[in-house]
Amino acid sequence: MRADALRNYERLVAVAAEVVAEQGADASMEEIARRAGVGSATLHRHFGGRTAMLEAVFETSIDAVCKRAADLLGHSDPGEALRVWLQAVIAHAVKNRGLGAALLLSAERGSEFHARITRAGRQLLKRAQQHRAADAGATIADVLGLVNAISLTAERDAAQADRLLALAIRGVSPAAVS
Amino acid sequence: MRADALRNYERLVAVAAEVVAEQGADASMEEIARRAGVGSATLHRHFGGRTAMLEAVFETSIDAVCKRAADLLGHSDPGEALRVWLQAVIAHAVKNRGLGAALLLSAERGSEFHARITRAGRQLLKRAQQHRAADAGATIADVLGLVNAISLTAERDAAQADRLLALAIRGVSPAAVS
DNA sequence: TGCTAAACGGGGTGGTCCCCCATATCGTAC
DNA sequence: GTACGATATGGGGGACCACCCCGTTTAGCA
Repeated sequence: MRADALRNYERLVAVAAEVVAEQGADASMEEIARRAGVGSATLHRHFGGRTAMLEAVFETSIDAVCKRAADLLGHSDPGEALRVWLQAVIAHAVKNRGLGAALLLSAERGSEFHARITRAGRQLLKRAQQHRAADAGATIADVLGLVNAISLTAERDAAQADRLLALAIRGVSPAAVS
Repeated sequence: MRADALRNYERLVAVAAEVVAEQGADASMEEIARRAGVGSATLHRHFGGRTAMLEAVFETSIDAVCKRAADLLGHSDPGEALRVWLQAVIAHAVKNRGLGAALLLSAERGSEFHARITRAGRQLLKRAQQHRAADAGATIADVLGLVNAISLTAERDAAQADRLLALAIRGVSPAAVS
């Protein structure tokens, strides 16, 4: 990769992160290019599409979330570990708007992106289930689907996102209540 | 309202319902006008924007959902009644794609649309809570927020939508488990 | 039947995404 | 230090979009 191309690539990722955080995953590609001071063709050449651009933007977020999952495997309370991790995923999605959409797009296109988070969360869920600290019938796909749904609709409102996650974790109408 | 205007209005609502069910809430307005055999200006004059168009399209769905809530207030098991109603809301959103987005837009713009569903569900939730058949801390806004989040992300996959709702109802990690 | 208020839709504006290709720049081999 | 081929660039274009102006047509009434 030529030096000028690398400079532009890095600049584009930084600007894209900024604009996406402001406007969400459907931010205008033209504006990202404009703000970065390059032609829109350059942006499209570097990423080839919105999905790939979002993946580049959220690469480091994903790394952080996966690492967090690995760390939490050492936590003494498996149920708490799962809960904390799901909160972290939501917190990331709120801080950097667009992560939820990026994951959804990635899942649809079979990109590696979604698979990494799934692998990271699966062990956390399994451990919680073995300690009877999570619903035995839940799959990691569904748990992340739920978390992702919350991220998407509440990504502009951290307090709401937290409330919805808490509600989904303890259950709207858990069997224990009746 | 002139007879020709009324004819076009009704035709537009019907065509819009069809196209939105096919393509989702962000379907092309131009295509709806094209399929209805009118100019796009006519469509915009009748509705004044996508949100209003979606509200017109889902008016009858909302009526049905609200009526269902009223009927279920007579159900002997309040927890079951709430569960069945939430399933019905999801089922509607899956059958007519776009309902979730319409509700979200409506809520953001303070339209009456969202308020009606909220009123309908509030009593159902309250009754379930009084019978200890629903989480005491849950608000109807949050419950519907969760249901809406599920509708939005899983509106193309009825089975997934059902699984996510079931999981949210019984809880990923209910207190009873540990 | 004639008239007026209402509805209509072609076409314009300004925006989007994405791509082609002539031009400019980089990095190297001499 | 220079010349040159490989690579990156971005203006401009195509196809689409939402939304609106305004000249034309039509409905419904007197």
